[in-house]
Amino acid sequence: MANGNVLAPFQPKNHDHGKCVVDAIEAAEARCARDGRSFTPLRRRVLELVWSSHGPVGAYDLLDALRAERRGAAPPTIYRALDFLMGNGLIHRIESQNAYVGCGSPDHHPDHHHGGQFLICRDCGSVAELDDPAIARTVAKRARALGFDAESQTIEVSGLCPRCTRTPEGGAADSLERHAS
Amino acid sequence: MANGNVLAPFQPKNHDHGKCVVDAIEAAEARCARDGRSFTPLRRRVLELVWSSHGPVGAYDLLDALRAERRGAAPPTIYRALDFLMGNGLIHRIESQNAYVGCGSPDHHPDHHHGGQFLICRDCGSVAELDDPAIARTVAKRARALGFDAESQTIEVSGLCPRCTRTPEGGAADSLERHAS
DNA sequence: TCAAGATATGATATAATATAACATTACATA
DNA sequence: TATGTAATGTTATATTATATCATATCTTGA
Repeated sequence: MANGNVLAPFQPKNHDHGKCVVDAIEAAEARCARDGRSFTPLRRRVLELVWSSHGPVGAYDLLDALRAERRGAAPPTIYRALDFLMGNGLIHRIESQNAYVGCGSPDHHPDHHHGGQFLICRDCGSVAELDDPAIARTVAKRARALGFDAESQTIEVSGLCPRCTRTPEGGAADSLERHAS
Repeated sequence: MANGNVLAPFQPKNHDHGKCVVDAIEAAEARCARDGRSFTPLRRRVLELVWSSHGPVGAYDLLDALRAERRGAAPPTIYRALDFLMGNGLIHRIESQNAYVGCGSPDHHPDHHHGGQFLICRDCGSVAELDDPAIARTVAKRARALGFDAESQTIEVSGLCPRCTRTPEGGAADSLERHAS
């Protein structure tokens, strides 16, 4: 395997996003069943909301959405669900944005929550998750050379995704479609 | 050059931290002079406060410290100074902690604010800044393989620094010295 | 010197993100 | 059913960051 795996590459503009959501929920369900964690309706719904796009979503955006259907939802409602989902490797937190994104590979690192590797488009906001062993190895090796015992790595790369790279001086047309799912 | 440079490795417990601060201030002064930016007393003082330890410091901790000497200091006072210092490569923001740390190599990347590579000790809080081209290259290469144009990389590694690695089951004695400068 | 613009700081208010603390409900199971 | 644990509800507050407008200071050219 020369190249690392791409777990959730950038999606074409008009892919079937409903399928992304359904797949993610099914994987979460299976995983929680396997691990004996209870995937409650609330947690399921929050995961669906996180997956409402391929970009990071803020906790209070989720809260607003949730409030439309569940009166009395409050910040702890969301943060507890997010904690559960993060703790079970179903979502990641994007530190550079204080926002959350669905995990593209919930089954890949069974219980080894090593952070993640993210490519974040500064134009459309979409995120691709890498899980590249070469990167992780290089980082761990350099750390070890300093006597540092690396336990978890957070890597967030900002730039332009393939779609946005191709419209350098194109008008605003494309940016009107930002965060399209 | 087989290994990347270590720009600000972990410091021994009782190094002369005053010198770290003085050196950082002098470098900042020189750099601002060179670039025609005004290194005002406020900005200088905030930089000193950021350098008060080798660990990340929160904006409101800085504000509290500043208030002891400058009545009327308010959040914008600190955030403007932090913005200036970040914009001139004199400090970095640690995204995973919403906190700020002095840049160990202000002259290394003249105007190329590419984020940074940080090893953050989860026990004592100290931070070492790397600037390892091998890591940056590996990341950029993997991104490019996906058609992603990487513009800036944020890498934050959590773990145990050399000093803290050596006291695995040692009593609480050591942790009483956390964040010692 | 002073008028005009640019830069920096002061001051007040508020937005955005996150947690503490305690009450209640639901659920398992002894 | 009593009991304990997990999950959620509810209220309050902590933490981090920005918007906005006013004032001061600094430069530079007329």
